Amino acid sequence: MAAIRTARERAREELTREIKDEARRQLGVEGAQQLSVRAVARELGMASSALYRYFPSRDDLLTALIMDAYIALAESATSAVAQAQARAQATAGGADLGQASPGRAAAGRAAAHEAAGLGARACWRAFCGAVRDWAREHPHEYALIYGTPVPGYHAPQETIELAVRLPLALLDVVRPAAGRLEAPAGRPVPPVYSTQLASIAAQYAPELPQAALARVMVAWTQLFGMISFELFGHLAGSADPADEFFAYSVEQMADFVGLPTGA
Amino acid sequence: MAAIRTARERAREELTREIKDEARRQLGVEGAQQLSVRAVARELGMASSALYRYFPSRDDLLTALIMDAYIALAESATSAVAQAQARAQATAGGADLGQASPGRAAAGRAAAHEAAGLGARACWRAFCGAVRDWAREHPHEYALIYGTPVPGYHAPQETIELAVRLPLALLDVVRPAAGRLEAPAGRPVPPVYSTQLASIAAQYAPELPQAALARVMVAWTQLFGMISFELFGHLAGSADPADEFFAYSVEQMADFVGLPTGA
DNA sequence: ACTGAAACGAGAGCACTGCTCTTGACTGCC
DNA sequence: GGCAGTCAAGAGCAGTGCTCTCGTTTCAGT
Repeated sequence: MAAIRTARERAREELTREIKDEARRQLGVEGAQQLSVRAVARELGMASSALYRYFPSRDDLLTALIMDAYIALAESATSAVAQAQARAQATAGGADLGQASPGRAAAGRAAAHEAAGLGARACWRAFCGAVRDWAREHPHEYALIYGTPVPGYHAPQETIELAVRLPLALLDVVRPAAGRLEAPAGRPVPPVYSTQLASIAAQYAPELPQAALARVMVAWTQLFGMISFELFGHLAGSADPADEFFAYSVEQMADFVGLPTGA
Repeated sequence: MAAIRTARERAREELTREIKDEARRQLGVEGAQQLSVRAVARELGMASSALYRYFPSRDDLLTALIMDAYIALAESATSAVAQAQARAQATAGGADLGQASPGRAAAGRAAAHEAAGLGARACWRAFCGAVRDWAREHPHEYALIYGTPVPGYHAPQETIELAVRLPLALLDVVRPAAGRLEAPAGRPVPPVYSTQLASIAAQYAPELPQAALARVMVAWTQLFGMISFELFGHLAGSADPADEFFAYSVEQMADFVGLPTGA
């Protein structure tokens, strides 16, 4: 689409991408704090002032990287879930969808709906594992979106719309199993939190009991506490090679949420 | 102690403290990224070069603030636990320790031992609440120790010795209830994680079953996932006033660990 | 009490940063 | 073909972390 453009527009788009690529490269080497507009321009063989025609400020460049990171992480997680979903369907016999289509995210969400929770636990594992893997492969980009926010930086609306994709993908994993959650009733939810949960449920998961949603919230925050601790070095003295700690905790949280223990 | 010192030593100590105070003030205003050696020196009416006689580099100044933050947070949590412990003992009748001694941390740890888990759940609440309160009162200092690590900064040994104080305080809360944990057996712990847990247990909590320790690890990471999400704005669309979400989740994790539901 | 050494504060200076403004060259539409 | 809009480049500003030097002050050993 839009292949008919002026040479100037195409050049601008390409250069914008090159700037982001180079900035992402520098980000991976030294972190966000050391990302320098001048260094990016230098590496690209252009004057630093020219770069300001593409990104009005350093923060805008960072914002672009943040948005890309949100997209990449959500894409990684949803495609991992889709793969797990396809595998589960294949082994379950109803293999109308070959496992050779791992790609698209939207397909994964649709498939999760259709199969009505077949292999929800496998999808849960895939989701959590994919988030952790992406975080370990792109630690600085993870830090950009889930670490300390840059000072004085207020996320624009577009950013938080991208940020919400990942929790929605997690809800997509849990929703199909909504009818078969094996969790104890639990304690009554206090009023304010109850209305907050009701608002979420109304928008995104009407069939999910409120207590289950509250448990997903706990698991959701636990996942990122765990990953952040691993990446930021807070597991040094305890669970330093964190693979088994992570896998075991993911399983514990699946139990906690009440996901059926089947394959 | 050590009141007999030269005037130079006393001046150095005092100026060191003033530098840290001013740096902490600037940290609270704009965050670690904006902390400037020159600005600190300017505010103190001295040349920036003079400040380098007290802290060899900006990172060393940050390290000092990090260590102070670890100490302050652990102090805050342990004293809150001690207060809760005292209250529980007072209401239980065995009021040999008046509730008017909230101060010292060591006293709190000792008291937690003696009472053999009386009101462990109240202590759990106090611990989690104190950590959250401190984080909300000192967001930038919290970000300093639990947010994105500064690039190229490798924590010196002294720092991680301070960092371990807080999880040990949490173990002090759980340990007295070790015999009365009401949690299901759970799944078998994989080998590597098992040895990691055994190493922790051997050092700090021999009487705690391994499964219980694994559950504490989950709760421990969940707590910081929750606090980081709140402070860093990731609860914006969901549980934005996070008070009830936090309190409810803390209670859920107490259930998860198996703490008795008594007062 | 005197002296040499260590510590100290101040200032200049280096290399770097984000960002702005001006200048001149180029592109693409009318 | 002209002309408005876009572009890259350079100079420059105010700020940064940090180093070096230069006098001064303070402490400790004799």
